[in-house]
Amino acid sequence: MTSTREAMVGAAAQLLDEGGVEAVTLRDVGRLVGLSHNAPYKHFAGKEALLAAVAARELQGLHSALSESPRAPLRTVLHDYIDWALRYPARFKLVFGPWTIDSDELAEAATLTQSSFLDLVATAQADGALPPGDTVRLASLLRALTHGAADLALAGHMNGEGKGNASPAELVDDLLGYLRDATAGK
Amino acid sequence: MTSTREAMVGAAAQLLDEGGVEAVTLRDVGRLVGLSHNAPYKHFAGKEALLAAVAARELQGLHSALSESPRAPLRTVLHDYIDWALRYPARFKLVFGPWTIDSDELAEAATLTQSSFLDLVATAQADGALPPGDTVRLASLLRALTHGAADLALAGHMNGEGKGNASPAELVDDLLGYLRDATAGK
DNA sequence: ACCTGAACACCGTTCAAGT
DNA sequence: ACCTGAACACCGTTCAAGT
Repeated sequence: MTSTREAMVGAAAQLLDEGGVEAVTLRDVGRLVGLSHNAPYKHFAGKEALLAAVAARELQGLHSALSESPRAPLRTVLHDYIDWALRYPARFKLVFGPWTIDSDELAEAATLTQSSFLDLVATAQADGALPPGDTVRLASLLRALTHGAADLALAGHMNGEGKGNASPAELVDDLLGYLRDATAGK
Repeated sequence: MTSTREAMVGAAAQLLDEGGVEAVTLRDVGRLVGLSHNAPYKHFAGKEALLAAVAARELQGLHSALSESPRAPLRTVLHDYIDWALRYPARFKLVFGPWTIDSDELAEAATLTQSSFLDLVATAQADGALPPGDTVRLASLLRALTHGAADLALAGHMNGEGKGNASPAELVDDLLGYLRDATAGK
């Protein structure tokens, strides 16, 4: 008993995976759910609102995965994040691209995900796996590196000459190693 | 005496800065250079080829900036890169987005920029400011963090609750600090 | 070689109208 | 409340034709 609205979000996600954000047309979304070309306008203000709903659903999924296994090692969580980004590049780019629309749903999902991740970093600090200090700032560092490694890999900019190049997962491990050294050495 | 082709690349860059990649229409490019709506097709295979030319010009500029001051500190170069990304977000996203087109010009510019940056990292390693080891891999780490910090900041995902958040430049400094600690501690 | 104008297919969006 | 069909403006691209 999925609502028409949910079916449209699902159809949009499917089109997104198949051909990127520019393959998501409201006309195809209507066609996929068996309605007319502008039925989406009865459920969403426009194309951007539909994409925002897709992004919110994806972000809620990330948050669920994060909170369902609250004791998972930080390294595993970061590796899973990279796997998700490489597997669903268009969703990744949509979720972490600039949102031109104000969506409460989206903002709330982002806050929840952020706060789950902060808990994880704080736990790692308490365990001595990460250096002490401002947790928010350290979490930003981890998030920025993981995001950047995934994004550069997706853009194909990580393959300099084929030799000596690290995968995104290896870069995450490198950073965690340096942070562990900094913790122990202090 | 700029050629029509160069004028079109400049017009595209202007439209890009003003309204992002979706504001770059071949029709407006033609209009801006005083020609008809499809004059661009006499100089570029299509829209993607024009955008690839804009990206190549931008990447060549980055490489020039990098090689003109070969003894600039690594930290300065990374900060300049972030300043550029925050000032010209659309160019940044274009250059480091996925290129669906094969452009020799683009590939060559990327290789040159990459190799200049590798020299810089190798120098910093020799100076003892960065830990020893695989230079390509360490450069990838630095590149990934800097890119990710700039990208998240542009997406507005770096402002959790307004407090305790670090700017992209601060994150770069944090990483350089941890790497220096790892170098000294060993 | 470079350019124009008409034309085509496609898309987001609006609107009047239906149930 | 939700949906349809026609219509409009806009865009990428192609093509025949001009110089």
